[in-house]
Amino acid sequence: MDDRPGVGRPTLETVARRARVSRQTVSNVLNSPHLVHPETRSRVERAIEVLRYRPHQAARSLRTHRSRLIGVRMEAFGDGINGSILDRFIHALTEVAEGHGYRVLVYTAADDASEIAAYEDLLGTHEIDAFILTSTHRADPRTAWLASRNTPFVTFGRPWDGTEHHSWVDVDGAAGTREATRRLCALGHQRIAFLGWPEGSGVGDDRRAGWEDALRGCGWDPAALVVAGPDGVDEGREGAHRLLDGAVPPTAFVCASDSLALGAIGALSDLGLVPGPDLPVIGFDDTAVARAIGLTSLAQPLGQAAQLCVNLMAALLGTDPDGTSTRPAHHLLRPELVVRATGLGGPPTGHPTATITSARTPTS
Amino acid sequence: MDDRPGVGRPTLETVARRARVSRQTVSNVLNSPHLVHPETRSRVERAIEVLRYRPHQAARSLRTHRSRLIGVRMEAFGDGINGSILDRFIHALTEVAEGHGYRVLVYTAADDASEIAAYEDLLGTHEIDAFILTSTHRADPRTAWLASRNTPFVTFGRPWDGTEHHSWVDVDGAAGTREATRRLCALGHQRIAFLGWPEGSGVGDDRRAGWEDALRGCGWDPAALVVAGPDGVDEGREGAHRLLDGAVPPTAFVCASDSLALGAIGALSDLGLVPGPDLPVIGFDDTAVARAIGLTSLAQPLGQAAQLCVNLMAALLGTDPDGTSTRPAHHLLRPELVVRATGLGGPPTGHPTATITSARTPTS
DNA sequence: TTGTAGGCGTTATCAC
DNA sequence: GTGATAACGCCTACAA
Repeated sequence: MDDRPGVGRPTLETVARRARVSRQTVSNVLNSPHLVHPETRSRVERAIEVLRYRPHQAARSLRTHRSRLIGVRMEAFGDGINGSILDRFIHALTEVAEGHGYRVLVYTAADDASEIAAYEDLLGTHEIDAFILTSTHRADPRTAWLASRNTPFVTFGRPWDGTEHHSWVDVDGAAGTREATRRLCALGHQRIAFLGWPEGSGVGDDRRAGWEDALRGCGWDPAALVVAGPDGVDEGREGAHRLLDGAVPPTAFVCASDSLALGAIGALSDLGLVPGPDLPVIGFDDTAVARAIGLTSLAQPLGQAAQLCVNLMAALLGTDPDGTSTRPAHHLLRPELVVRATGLGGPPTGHPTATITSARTPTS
Repeated sequence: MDDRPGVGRPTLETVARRARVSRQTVSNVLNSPHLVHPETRSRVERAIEVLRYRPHQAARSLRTHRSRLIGVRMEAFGDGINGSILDRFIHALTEVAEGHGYRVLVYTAADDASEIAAYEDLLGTHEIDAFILTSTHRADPRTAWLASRNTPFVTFGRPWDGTEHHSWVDVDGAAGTREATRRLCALGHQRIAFLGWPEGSGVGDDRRAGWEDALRGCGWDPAALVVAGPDGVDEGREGAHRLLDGAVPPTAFVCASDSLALGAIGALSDLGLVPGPDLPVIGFDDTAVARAIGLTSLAQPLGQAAQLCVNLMAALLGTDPDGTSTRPAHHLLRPELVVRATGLGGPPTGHPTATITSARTPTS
């Protein structure tokens, strides 16, 4: 006569019997509580509690075509310096998503094409509800593909082609480098160099634009000082050397990444120079390396970005799937300047080529 | 008369009609190909191809109680220096798992208790097939919990209590520090210090044991030189200072982490010293920071570890769920010494307290 | 407000 | 070797 407690996993049926109601009522308690009489509801809720019942997502999914799963790509990082910031983003995203009742499914992909193949598989087999894309770039085929399938998605990174029409969150790189450069100007620096990436990279151009802006605002000509190369410590070192060997060596460096900044510090060290108030070096992304070596850097508000991404995604998923869905929305966040030993801690001391040392890395 | 191509997602039924067989036969082609006549099979396979059919995991899961999902915890990293190594592991794991037809679901948890709560939820709602645990430690309640529920799992990190009986993969930290210390001995170093963590941390004790071993093997007494504190750059700096201020300052540092090593380098720098062949500093984990600043370090073979974890997991899942399951197995991998500028590049040059410089970080 | 009927896509069991 | 039937757990009508 009893409902055989403990045999197998509890189902709606088990709960219903225990609470002396029908399956449907239990379902309503879960999905539309307002339809259920308070007294009945609390009786059902107690039964759920006692039986430790949890709705079976597969069964739910079969019926509703919703998995409560969101997909995020795990990227293979280059030198490991900048790679970690995406991991921090995914961590934050996972945490925030859990608060909204979503789980995060990660996958890998070597390029856009294989990422699209992953979408196809994930959508077909697991019925992923939405994707969060990272590392958007020019001529990005992913957004168009997803849009054509009516798959909800949000990008962390704006659509660099301008024509796209979807929800996104991004960090205003230009605002960051602009602020850093302005502050350097205010401290009396005149020859402020920029170490960046080749033109055309969206993120790189953006970060460079901020520096250029600020420098023009101070009345200086930025053209002569910029050096661009791919990302990496060696590239930064080489670029900085080129500038330092020029006729008018810079008195400060603003860099598009911590890797480049680290390279610049290496170049200075090669010349017996040490970064600091007289010779500031500013990186971007506030990576572990920056924290470790005391590099002033621009930090992306990753937690906030993750939060906003999930909010936008939830908005997308909240509306009826066909018909008028929510308007796409964006958020552009300001990076935060984290001041450390390598610069902006105070005004220059007055003797820019200070402290000649023998601090070069020993090479036996 | 036609099977209305393109209407909704293709199902077994769609494929069956197209191949002029029953649903069941299609299912057999997918799950037990050997039961199906080759000719029929290829006909079905073509239909699958043409229709771009993919089995619906939710429906499958409902029937089989298998989700083809494995759970991994995304950890919040401390100083961000060592945190990234777990992310590299998860990346590798995701990639390897995909090769086995599994997807990785990530989740967060603040402590063991909330991680166990996550297990409960994940098992109940998504019917996760297995978990890969990281950061095992003494008195770890997670393994017992999972074992008591008969949930398959593999740990990356050995069971430090010794009594556990499950599959695991780990990196032989002691072997790493032993090798590094031996090589320092061979180069003529006598006073080799160890910067580690407080006793009782499993991983820390292991790494320390290797150093102790090797030092005894060289005929030196390790006791006087060890310094232990929590992990972090500042702790390493302070610890190194204590040693360097002692009666007999060390001529080499072996460290339990790159953070500690970085601290040691800072301490040396405070004294106008620079690490190198005469004054080696060796870190652990080969993090991005190590690569960036040229720190010699011991690298964990994370890709291999991930591969083995998935293999062990697949073995667990391959057996019949009840009855005699596969025996637990382990793998202990050797870390690799990555030699860079801070040491082991060659023999000491003979003047151990070389290159006094003014290389301290400027403090305006 | 509560209960009943049907089906989502798949696989296991059993005939044929 | 192949095909019919039932069931997995849930949700969405609809009826009471």
